[in-house]
Amino acid sequence: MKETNKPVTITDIAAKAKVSIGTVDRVLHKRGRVATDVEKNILRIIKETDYQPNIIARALVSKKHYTIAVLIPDPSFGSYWFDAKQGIEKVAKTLKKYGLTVKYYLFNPDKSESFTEQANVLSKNNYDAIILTPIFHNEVSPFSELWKKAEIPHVFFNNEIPDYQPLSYIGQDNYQSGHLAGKLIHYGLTSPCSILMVHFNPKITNAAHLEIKEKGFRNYFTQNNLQQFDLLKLEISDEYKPTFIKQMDNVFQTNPNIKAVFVTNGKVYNVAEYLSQKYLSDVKVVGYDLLPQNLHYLKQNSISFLINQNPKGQGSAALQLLADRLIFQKPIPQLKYLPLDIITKENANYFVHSDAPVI
Amino acid sequence: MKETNKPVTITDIAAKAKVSIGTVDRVLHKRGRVATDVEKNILRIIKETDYQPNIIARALVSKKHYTIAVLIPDPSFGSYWFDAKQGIEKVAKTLKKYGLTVKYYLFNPDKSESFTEQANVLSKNNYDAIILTPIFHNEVSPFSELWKKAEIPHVFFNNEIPDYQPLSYIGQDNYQSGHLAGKLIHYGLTSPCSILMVHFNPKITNAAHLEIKEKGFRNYFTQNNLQQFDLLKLEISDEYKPTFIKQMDNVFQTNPNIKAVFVTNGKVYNVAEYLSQKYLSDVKVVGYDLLPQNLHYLKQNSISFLINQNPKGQGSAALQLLADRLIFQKPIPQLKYLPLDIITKENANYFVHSDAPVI
DNA sequence: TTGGGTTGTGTGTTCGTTAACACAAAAGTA
DNA sequence: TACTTTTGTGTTAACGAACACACAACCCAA
Repeated sequence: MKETNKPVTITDIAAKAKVSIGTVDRVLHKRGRVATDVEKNILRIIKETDYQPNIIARALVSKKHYTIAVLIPDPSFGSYWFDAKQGIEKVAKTLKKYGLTVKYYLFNPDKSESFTEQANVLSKNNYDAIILTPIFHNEVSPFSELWKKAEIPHVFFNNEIPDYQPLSYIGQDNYQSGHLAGKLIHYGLTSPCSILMVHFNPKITNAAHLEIKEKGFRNYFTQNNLQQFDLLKLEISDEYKPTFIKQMDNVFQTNPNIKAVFVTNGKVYNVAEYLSQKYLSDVKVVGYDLLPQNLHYLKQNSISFLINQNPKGQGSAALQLLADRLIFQKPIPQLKYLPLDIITKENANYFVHSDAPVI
Repeated sequence: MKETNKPVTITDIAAKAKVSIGTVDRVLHKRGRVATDVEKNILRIIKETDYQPNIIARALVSKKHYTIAVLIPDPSFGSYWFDAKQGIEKVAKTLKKYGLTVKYYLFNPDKSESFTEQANVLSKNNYDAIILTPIFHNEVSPFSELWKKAEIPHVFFNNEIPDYQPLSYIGQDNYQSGHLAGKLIHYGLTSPCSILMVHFNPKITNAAHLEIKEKGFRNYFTQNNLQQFDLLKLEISDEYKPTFIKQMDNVFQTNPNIKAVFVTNGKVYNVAEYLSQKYLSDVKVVGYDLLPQNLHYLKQNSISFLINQNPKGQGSAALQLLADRLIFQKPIPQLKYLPLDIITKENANYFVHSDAPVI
């Protein structure tokens, strides 16, 4: 075996097959006009030599210009979406050289009509691919069908919809993240007590993923035979403070033995604020997302742990995935679960300022 | 302002300056042979148009071949080093297209002479850059000086040496990781008790980083006024099992109230094994690294948390950094701390199989 | 003032791939 | 048989940057 590290080029193959590079190129791109026996021979040589097209040369010559549509909530509706967009933008910047541009369609995450409106506008143009956060499950379905018929690859990120089959889903395993929250709370408790689960706005945005987290959380306790802990559940449909405080007061009065709270989304700072105002500092709190308000309470030890849903990393990964498919013609996984990062006061810094993982 | 998204090329500049591309090229590469007034004019146009060389075209034509030497422990001495090498190899593979090759110099991490020997061989060849794990502080120093004089950029990874100034250090903040370990142990304890810190092999390999972790750990307790916990320290210089068991028996007999153990490196599986054999299942254990043995005890709940030093990520980051400098001529940070990943039974999967962050 | 050197400039080739084009030979149609 | 069309193949100009080379125009010394 020769130790020639030089990669095989299209010219090498042409020489081996005793044809011109034009013929090899026609075979590579299935453009026809090649005699069957010649084609077979070329394909054999390609396989034998393990020819890998030089993506650099390809990118240089390619006039092909991919445009990808991104349908996500407007970043002004929260730093979570801001981070997600940032992750996408970062990857987009490096991919511009390969002739890829990104167009954003931003909707109001509180209004399903806003989503539908933007999705409609988007669908009028002809994009090479689509990235979206399908937070409104019912509204997504017709568009997903539409795009499937038009053969436009689309990937979901951040929200998984069980029955739909996009090209790929990038996000976290919600069940497992609930399970993890169970562990983090259980580890900090010794004596039997009550544990409160809080869902914020389970009605407005689609609550499916909150329930999946709840299931994972509950199963942690049942699977580990931890009957000594009493699991309570509270749904906060109204973020209006007095209403919220009243609901919390109510729960804590009827259940004075609550020693931990699990909030199933990023609104955990509300609970932290409530507890610190009521001087309930021995109640452990676990929730989601590195929002500035959450980080504030994390630093004050009012929140014990946050599970990072890593919006920036999700954004990066989603775009990177599509680029791999469109530009580099790589096969891409149908499902990509990002790691469940555990954040506490002592390691938060590295996640807030560090760059998101880019694969 | 025109909406011409087309990037400026060397030809555009040549046209604007009414010279040929050859002249522009000579200006860009400071190869002289250009009239001063013409040069000035070209430089002005370059600035005005914000010309950015097309790295794709550059990579295609460039016969420049960078060779980077990697001086790390032999992967056969533990999966930690295996992962580190894997991370480097992974990035190396994608950078091969840009004309970058990597040569490995593997040494025995238990023998400083082995390091010196390999470093000597390495220094005979002329590399464009060097990546190394400086586990033997004293032995590194003369080489570092040598390379500095020869102007060979070199980066340290995994082990930080306080007084030396390599081009860059990639790794973790050991102090903070000790601090984090303190939090993870403290969070799981309620009543006053003793906590044992265990250093493995503090003599053979350089112990500086173990001590820094210890300091961070201790300071967690002092800074948070946790005098109710008694910190004990044990140094295991011999991994020979009977000796180790004897030492552990001794400590646990004289201190029956030990409820947690912090192991400052990846050898934590020894402690987990000991404790599960002695049925001391209520003792919390925190240590480092996702070694197969450690993961085994993590799944069995014998280890509560592992802090992931992410050797694969460190390897990737180190090579990526040098490539950014050599190939893409980007400025690179002098210090790159990787995040402190907290791993527990419930999120371990995502770290074991997932790819390391590549920036 | 002829030869040798330096300075300043432009041209041409190269990298690997793509795709338009040219052009035979074969096949189909009247 | 005399055409048109199809099929199969090779050639070549991009893409943007790098660099070797060609070659004037000038300077200086013998």
